[in-house]
Amino acid sequence: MTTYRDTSHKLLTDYPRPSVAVDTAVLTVGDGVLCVALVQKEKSRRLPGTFVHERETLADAVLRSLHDKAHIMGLRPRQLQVFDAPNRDTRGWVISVAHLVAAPQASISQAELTPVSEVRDLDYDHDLILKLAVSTLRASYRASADPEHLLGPEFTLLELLRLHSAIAGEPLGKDTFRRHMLGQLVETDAYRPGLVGKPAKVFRHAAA
Amino acid sequence: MTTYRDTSHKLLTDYPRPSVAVDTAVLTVGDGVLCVALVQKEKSRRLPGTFVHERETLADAVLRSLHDKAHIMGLRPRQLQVFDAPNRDTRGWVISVAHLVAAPQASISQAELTPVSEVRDLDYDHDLILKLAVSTLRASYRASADPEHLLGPEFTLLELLRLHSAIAGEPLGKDTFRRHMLGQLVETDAYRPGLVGKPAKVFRHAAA
DNA sequence: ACGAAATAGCTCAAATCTGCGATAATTAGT
DNA sequence: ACTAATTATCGCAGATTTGAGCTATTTCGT
Repeated sequence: MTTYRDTSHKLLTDYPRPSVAVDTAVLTVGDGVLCVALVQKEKSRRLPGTFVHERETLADAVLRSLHDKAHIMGLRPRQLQVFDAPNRDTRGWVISVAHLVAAPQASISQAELTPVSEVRDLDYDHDLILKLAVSTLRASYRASADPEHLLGPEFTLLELLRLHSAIAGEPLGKDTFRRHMLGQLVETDAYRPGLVGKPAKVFRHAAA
Repeated sequence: MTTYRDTSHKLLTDYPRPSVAVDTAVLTVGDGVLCVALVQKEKSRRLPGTFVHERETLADAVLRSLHDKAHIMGLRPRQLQVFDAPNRDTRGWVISVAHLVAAPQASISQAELTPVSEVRDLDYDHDLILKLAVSTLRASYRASADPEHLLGPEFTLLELLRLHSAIAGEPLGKDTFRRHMLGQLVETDAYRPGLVGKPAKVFRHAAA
């Protein structure tokens, strides 16, 4: 395999190229509110991020940075947008591919979580990334019952309603929500008792 | 301004970095169908693309490549997704930021247009990029009257209906469409005559 | 047994949406 | 004037959605 050279006999690596970073908004629902995982760096706060390693995919870079910086493992990153302002980083020419990761709270319990409504003044363009991530997640949840599988394979309608309310950031009507969701779900044989009252039916996602 | 070095005293450019390309699906409506601009390279066809120049934004790279490769000027690129498979390009480690540009046919008349339903076997992952661009444009047009301003500032309802039908790739009901659109439009004082029959009212977008 | 709380879901009235037939107005051609 | 074509839109019936009141069932505690 001969290394490719162009018509000027130059390698691709002979040309100027930006450093490519990934920055990730890790969103979860905790205590009924939508939260984001942040990392501290000196006196400031930011989203977890890293530079892409040689021949590494962006998703692998995201997962590596979450593991290294926020003790988070095993998630499914979703690309949002490339932030490419040439002066966005004082260290040099850096572009960043913003990602969204949504995770159940239990799987990111070691991370520092902040309700998204309370986040202020993040580094770089991370405020923008967070805003984009939140609106993307909200759109996802408007379109589908639990696209990011935050609730696991089985769940009650109340759990699903609470999840959706937290993500939407507002209360949702119980019966209207139920009617919307039923078409996407199937009942299992199981019931899940609460503290008091009738046990709730357990559902799972209908086959695609 | 001292050049930044990290804790190992290395410059950012001392680390391996991918070449960053842009590839663009330029979509337009011509003769009632949704078309894409393609470029020929030897015996194959692809979307117009280029490598990002030093300290250049992605959007500027898109516009430069459209001007140089397809004689297209003055448009508004929209990011779709980064294609980052490490082996996607035989020449080396190249990631590509896929873009969508939607343009009136008149502004890209020098480009080679192909109806999107007839496109087959593009280079690299360009089939995927085109598919993503088409679905993105369709979603945009489902949500708004003319988000990409393909019709210019003023238009008749029939022009708008034809545009939407072409983008959707299917006929749309005339009166239902009208009722949906009216909330987003205001009438001008003008009328636009056809070949025969009553002149049509001319509309513009309602203020945001 | 009774009361309270939680789940499930039915019913209803009102609002909204959809597809389409019908009508009125406007233009060009004969 | 008449015919044909185009635009604009109203009204209608039927379908669908929405918000909420109400009832039945199930569980726990007294």
